[in-house]
Amino acid sequence: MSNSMTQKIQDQDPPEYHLSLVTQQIRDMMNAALKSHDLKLVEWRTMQCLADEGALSVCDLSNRVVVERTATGRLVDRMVARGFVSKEQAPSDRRISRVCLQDAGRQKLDACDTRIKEARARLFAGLSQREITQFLNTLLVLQRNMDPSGSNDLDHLQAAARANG
Amino acid sequence: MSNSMTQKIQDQDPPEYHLSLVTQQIRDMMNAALKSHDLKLVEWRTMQCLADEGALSVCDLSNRVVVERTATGRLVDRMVARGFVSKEQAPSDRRISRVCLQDAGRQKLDACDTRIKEARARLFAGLSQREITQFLNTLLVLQRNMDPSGSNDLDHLQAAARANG
DNA sequence: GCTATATATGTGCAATTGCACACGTTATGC
DNA sequence: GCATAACGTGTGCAATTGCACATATATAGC
Repeated sequence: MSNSMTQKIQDQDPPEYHLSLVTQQIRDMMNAALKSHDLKLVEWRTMQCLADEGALSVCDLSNRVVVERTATGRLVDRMVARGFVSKEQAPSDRRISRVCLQDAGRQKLDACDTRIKEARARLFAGLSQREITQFLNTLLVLQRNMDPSGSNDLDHLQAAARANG
Repeated sequence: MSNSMTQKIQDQDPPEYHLSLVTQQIRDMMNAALKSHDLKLVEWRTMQCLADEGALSVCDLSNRVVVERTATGRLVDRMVARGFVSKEQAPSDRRISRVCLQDAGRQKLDACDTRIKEARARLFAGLSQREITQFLNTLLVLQRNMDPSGSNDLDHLQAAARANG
């Protein structure tokens, strides 16, 4: 992806397609914003996760970043090679390798911060808090609707939606 | 992706991340719905495009389906191999190869139709037309905000948003 | 008409992904 | 305590992707 193709949305396109398109475009935009830092969005998100929550197992990371486990594992390895994170065996459970953000990674994050924030600000410009909340609530409904097991762990999202409103 | 990982959304996650997550989950769901038909979402979407709009060039298809051109080209080749579509040189412009939906492809689409519609209905269950319109309008704003060249071809999306409301 | 440029597509190659499987580690039931 | 299952991770492999480049065709400027 990552090109500025002129998307022509058609009226008959179903809503979920609009969603998918816009998401793709956001990803492209973010990737473009990060390109000068030689980072991809998943890499940035992974490190941001670690910055927010401290060391995590590969498995937890994969859940948080929404990437397959094996892919996450290899992603982490690549970032270890670049010195952004480290992997160390957890003392409590020897299966788990805790992924820890390193100083180099922290610096990378700091370097990207302005750019990401700018991009985000531009993206949501002109939308009121109320509209954003409404938007998140709708996303929440969609997520709920996809959940086969009824009422799940979605309280987080709901709380997030509320917090943003 | 395509697994039912328990995503734990955190309050501090920025809105665009929720968007990305839900989109990913929708994609997973749709892919799961199509799996028994041995189709992927992009393949389905590509054929649906052809069904809606008739024969298209690979280039147009790539714009409509939101996939890189080379990827689209090879995707089409695979579907030609499976007999779902055909490629024929356009008489007007010998560079262009028009991609045409074949009967086998049409049958595939028909076979998938119920499942897709069910999935879509479930996805948007409980949302009023007004809410969906609101949602599409917000998506439109996001798309506008990303557009560097000011007011562009987005009239389509706007019309779509209106039509859906 | 001829050259320069843009367009539509194909191809080679490296990178990434997902899946199936394997391994070591921990938890559970008895 | 031991067998068995569940878990976290790594690895091999096929499939897919994106990019850089190549080719053929069309269009524009002169």
